[in-house]
Amino acid sequence: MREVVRSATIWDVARAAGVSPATVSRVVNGSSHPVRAQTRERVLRAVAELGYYPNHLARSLLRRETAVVGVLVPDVSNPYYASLLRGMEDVAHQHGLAVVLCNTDRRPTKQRAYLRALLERRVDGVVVAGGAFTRADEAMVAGRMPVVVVGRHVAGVPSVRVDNVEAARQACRYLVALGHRHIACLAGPRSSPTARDRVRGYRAALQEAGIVPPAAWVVWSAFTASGGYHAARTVLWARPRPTALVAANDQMALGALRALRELGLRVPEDVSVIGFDDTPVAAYTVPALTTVAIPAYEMGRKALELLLVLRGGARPPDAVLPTELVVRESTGPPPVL
Amino acid sequence: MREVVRSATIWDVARAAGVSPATVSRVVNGSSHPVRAQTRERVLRAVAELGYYPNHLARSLLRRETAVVGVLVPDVSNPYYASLLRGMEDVAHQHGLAVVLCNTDRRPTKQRAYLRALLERRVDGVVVAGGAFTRADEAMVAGRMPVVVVGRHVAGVPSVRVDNVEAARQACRYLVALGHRHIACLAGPRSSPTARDRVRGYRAALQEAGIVPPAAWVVWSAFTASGGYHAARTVLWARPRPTALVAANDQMALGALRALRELGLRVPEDVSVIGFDDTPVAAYTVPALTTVAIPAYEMGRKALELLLVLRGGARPPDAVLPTELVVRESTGPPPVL
DNA sequence: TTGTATGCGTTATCAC
DNA sequence: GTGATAACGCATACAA
Repeated sequence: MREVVRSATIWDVARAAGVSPATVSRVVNGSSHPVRAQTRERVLRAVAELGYYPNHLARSLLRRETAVVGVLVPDVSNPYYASLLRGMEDVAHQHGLAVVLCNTDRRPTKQRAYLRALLERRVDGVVVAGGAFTRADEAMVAGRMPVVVVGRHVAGVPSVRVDNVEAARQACRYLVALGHRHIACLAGPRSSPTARDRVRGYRAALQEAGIVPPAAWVVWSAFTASGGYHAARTVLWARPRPTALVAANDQMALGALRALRELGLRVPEDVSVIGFDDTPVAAYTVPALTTVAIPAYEMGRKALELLLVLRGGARPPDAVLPTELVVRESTGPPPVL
Repeated sequence: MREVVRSATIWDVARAAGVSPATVSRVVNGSSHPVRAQTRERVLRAVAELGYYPNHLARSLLRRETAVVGVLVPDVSNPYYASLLRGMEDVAHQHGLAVVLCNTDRRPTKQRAYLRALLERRVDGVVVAGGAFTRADEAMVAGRMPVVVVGRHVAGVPSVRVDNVEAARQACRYLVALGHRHIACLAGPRSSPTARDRVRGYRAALQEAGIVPPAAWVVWSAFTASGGYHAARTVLWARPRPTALVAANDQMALGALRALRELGLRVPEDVSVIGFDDTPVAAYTVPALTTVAIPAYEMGRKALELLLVLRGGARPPDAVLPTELVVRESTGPPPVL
């Protein structure tokens, strides 16, 4: 392996081409400033010979913008956040922005450390997805860098989100329409605003239908397959046994499916199951999962677009994206008694 | 929203504290250079008052290192790469490094554009996972920044990988031991070295067992559930029909499971299925998936550790991590005729 | 123990 | 058309 060498600077190129650094800069950046064709030629040749490529750091320092954006997510391993991230990165790449990834694990201290680091690196903006964005966090970055929040509403901060209350309500209404009266909710973690909103929608729909859900019908748990598995096993003890389970995301629904199978209950004949997110696997579970599609990829794109607007100086309106109930095989009428 | 203001510089702090910028620098960086306690106090107070935080760009420019690493993956949405990324980011974060995410979509031009951008940003190193790392790519970065390759071997470049040939061979041996003779392979994309290695291992195992697989038993397809679904539907036309399917990853296996179900074939009674990766969902499919576990998270960690060693000037040995066959419910003896 | 001066690699603003 | 010069914000060698 060759030694790492000091790379060529604009000065080296200038010397090699027999021109000034200013001229090199103009050529390299395709500036509108006029440069004689012959001179341009010489510069380009020198660039090629020396393998010169500009130092973006120096440029950033001067221009006071880095073309970097930070993205805070609880965990990339979660398919929902992976899609979100993919959407953001696609837009960022189109605009020549680099994306730095930060996994917060929903830990406030970790999140704060990341925000601080991003501040020091003078990133052009931050997207905060999942987890909390507290007053303290906001105070820390206020006026220093643009912020877009994804998945929840924070006063004074542009956001991209879906109406989780309404989405959950529609899912439950669908179950009610199928004839279900005993509907349980496998909620996500209590600390998640998204999880709380979905529970709220669930409660609203049941209330509309004149159903008063006993406390045991709502089980808070982690946003994972294992979380859903355990929550399902817990909630299925309730009597009368629920005939439908609304899980707070697809992975939890997946866990629930397994729990039901182990208990010898058929889906959807004995128990219906609905998930959230419409993760790629949802179409491939057995039975295929009925789920509320959340447009994660699109939300990611939108979040970055808002950030670009914000960077441009304008204050964009919040974006509320539509959700859609995708009916597959895991839901049906309740069993007749 | 407040106006974005020019942030305080080391000069502002110096003025406010009535000292020189050098002194501020020493205090802020916890330099070993002696500073009188009282002076330090004044500086710290000024820092707090002005909300000063150092400009990492300026420091990077001076020190010629950015504490940034780039990561090239085909697609974060793929759970395997998401885990890998998570492993890398965890180690990076521990060492104060920022991770820049790049999705290449396995497109050579896109990959090259990213490498160029990372070069311009003077990142301290790059991890290339998935996709090709060609001679041209190598020439481009050689001696300019450290590179670690994940998942394949490139002469002269440190790498982290598993023995895919051996892993596939063991999976097939297991099927042979169960009594299978008609084993088909749902291969990944032909362009993927990983996919090719797995096919090689498959062929080796069959050869050992004295089986000569007809060409129709290997179907190349995308690394997705949909890819596996279509590949399975194709391969199940073969007569005699295969009694076992080895998929190149879990998502393809998931697709295969669905195809089998649609055809009315039971798993594992009629057809056995094996996946690769041991993605979180593998334990939750129905039936639960037998799969070859690839330690993605650990590979990610290891890759970043190698990069750190490389950055330190040493040339680390390649890391070959172990795989493990995880037997669940999707495999069993072939049906008796 | 503190301060001054220099340079990291660019680009924008002037002058020529 | 082209070049000299001055920042951008910081850390360090050297001077005091």
